[in-house]
Amino acid sequence: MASLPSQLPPSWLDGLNPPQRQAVLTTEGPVLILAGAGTGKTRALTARLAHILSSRLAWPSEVLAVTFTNKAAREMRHRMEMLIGDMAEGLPFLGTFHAIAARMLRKHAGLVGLDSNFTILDTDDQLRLLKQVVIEAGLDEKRWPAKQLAGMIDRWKNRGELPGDVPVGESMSFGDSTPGTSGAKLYARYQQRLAALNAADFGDLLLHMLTIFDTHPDVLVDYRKRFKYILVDEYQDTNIAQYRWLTLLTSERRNIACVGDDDQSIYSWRGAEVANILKFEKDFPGATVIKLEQNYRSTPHILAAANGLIAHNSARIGKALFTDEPAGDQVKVIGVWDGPEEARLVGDKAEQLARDGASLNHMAILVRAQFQTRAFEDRFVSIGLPYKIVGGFRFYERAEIRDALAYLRIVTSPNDALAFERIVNVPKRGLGDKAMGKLHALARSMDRPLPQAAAALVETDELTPAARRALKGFIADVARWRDQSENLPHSELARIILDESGYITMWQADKSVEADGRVDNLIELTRAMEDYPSLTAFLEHVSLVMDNDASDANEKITIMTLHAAKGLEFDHVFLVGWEEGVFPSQRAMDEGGTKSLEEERRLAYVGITRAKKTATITHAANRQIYGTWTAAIPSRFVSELPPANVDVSSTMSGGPSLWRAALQGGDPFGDVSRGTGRGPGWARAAAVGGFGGSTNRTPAIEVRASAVSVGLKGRSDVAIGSKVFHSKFGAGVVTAVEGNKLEIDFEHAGQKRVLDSFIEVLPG
DNA sequence: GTAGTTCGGCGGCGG
DNA sequence: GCCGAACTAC
Repeated sequence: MASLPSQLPPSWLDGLNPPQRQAVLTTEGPVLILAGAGTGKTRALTARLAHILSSRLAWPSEVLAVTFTNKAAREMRHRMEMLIGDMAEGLPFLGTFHAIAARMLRKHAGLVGLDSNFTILDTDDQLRLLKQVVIEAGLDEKRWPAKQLAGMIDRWKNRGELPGDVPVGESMSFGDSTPGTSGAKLYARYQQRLAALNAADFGDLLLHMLTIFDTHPDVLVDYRKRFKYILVDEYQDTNIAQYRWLTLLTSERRNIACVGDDDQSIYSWRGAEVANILKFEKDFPGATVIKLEQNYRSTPHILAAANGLIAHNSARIGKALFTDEPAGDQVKVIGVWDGPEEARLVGDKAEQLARDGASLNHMAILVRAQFQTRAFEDRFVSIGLPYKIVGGFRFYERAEIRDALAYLRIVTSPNDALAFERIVNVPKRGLGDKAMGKLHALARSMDRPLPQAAAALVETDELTPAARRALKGFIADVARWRDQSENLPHSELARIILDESGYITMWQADKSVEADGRVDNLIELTRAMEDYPSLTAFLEHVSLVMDNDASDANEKITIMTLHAAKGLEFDHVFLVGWEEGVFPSQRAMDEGGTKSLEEERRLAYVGITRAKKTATITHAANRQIYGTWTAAIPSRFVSELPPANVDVSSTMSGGPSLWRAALQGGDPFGDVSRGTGRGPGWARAAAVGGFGGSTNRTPAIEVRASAVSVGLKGRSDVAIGSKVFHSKFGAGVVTAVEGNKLEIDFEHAGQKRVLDSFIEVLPG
């Protein structure tokens, strides 16, 4: 262990302000650290851990440090290594709630009827299973969608409720009057199926541990003894199950430190209970409450705007961010005509900032909902502004990755029915509904997992000769791979499987737009496996921990949702779509009254506090929603910003500021006009006109591949018959020209529509 | 088994 | 108005 000079003040206290120091040094008893946005929370947290370990208050294995995301866990581990080096290497209980609970559950799986090598199902598996359960119960899958049931079960699990604990009213809201179709009954049935499959879903990881703690106090006591210090990040995001898990693990010493910010609680729809943080002092009487309010991120104007906005919420503990930095710019609020103009404006401003030396990497556009990204995507493609969209599919949720993992799973766990089912006919082996139906029937009558039934089925003549041969071949392949797995490096084994199964060939032969990317992903998958000591280690990692931080050397502006932006910061932030109905979202307002409105406001607060140097809020007078043009009025949040900290303007091409711009001889699309640009009047007037919306959107995937590298607009060197080259699709011939959009018949990729800026004209 | 067609739904997303 | 899922027709 590293030797530390015990006389000098330890280095991890360097540069901490007094409350931060207090957060580090108050190691004993319950502590609530209210850490506002940008107040150096992670720094204080890691210093606290370093302090506990270096002062020998506890061994690394006696500290429980929980985060929500892998990213946060990684970040904390990384910073710990910076601070105290080797000592951080231990810390076996630093991780996400789910990763830690899964580790514990593997140890005690037998106590809830699971084997220690149980499979962790993701949402996709979960849904397929639930669908089977719904159909099995004789319910119409249309009227009672598995998705809805999944949502209900998640909610129950988030609250720590077993099938027997579910409130009757909620249970009855699903299913018809037939016995056994209620929500609780189906939940119970689903749990049975999971047990039979030796599987757990994400919610089970926590829930099973709660069951074990309740039924086997000795197990709980062991953990309680072990964990001398508990640290919880993002406490405002904890749900009831997590809360119970934490309080159970907290020993009489009550050394639990929870860090969070009630003003940044934006995940109630995912089961988070703000109440957990609000009632901390009640749960842990005598708790020390420390507020981190000095902000090291944003300018005073930005902070004042954020403070002023969040002050409109009533359900909060209350704190106010401050900074010693110079004033900076006011928050800009700009009214525009419609969505496309909003995109144009943001694109122009971003280009302007870039010309003035700002990096695109430090700019972000934050939207309320994913559908808003499209307008920006369209605009940025046409002006050649490199961008990236964060969110959407994660690496391990992609179909090809899940298929590949299913192949690996069936090799490591011979009885994994879900994995078997997923890939038995991918690529197509001629095992369609008929063959699968027989297989399922046999599995049911034998009361055996699907793969075992398959082995039995090929010995009979139930199947058509072709299907029988195919299934036999598949079973033999799996058996062979399983043999090979003994003495081959697992990444090599994976390559062999993907090759011999015909899976990779299937995608190589596929001419669709995404196929190339899928092949790349599969190659990346096998490469990533090399970083893990064993196949099982890799699979555990993948089910719980894997995400894709596909970092790219090229400079890009980021487009993402407000939710995704939490915890991040950017020099220049564009907060777009601040209109009633969009933000705050109509749905939020419809369903939850004040409570959801306050959550929307917290979301706005999160958005503003992402900005370091400038924050620009925009709102459009007209918005196309589900294809229809709708007049929109500025968000109430706009008027809740303190006037002294905002600079309101409008680029109106219609409405009061148009004449203002005209009078001043200004450019209506520039930033010359000053006016309120608010209120329903001009918005409604504006709504009458309505431009046509954007049409012929280029598929996102093309855009992402090429927007970075290639040149800009309008060209006259292409015509029908031109031979062209596209960085993604290769060579092709132009078959139609429509404005800047080309229809091209690619040699390998087939017919595609692409923007002319993404192709090179080939000679000849 | 695949291509073409119709139908419903449409927030935020971690593990 | 668009997308994905489910269904129908070859």
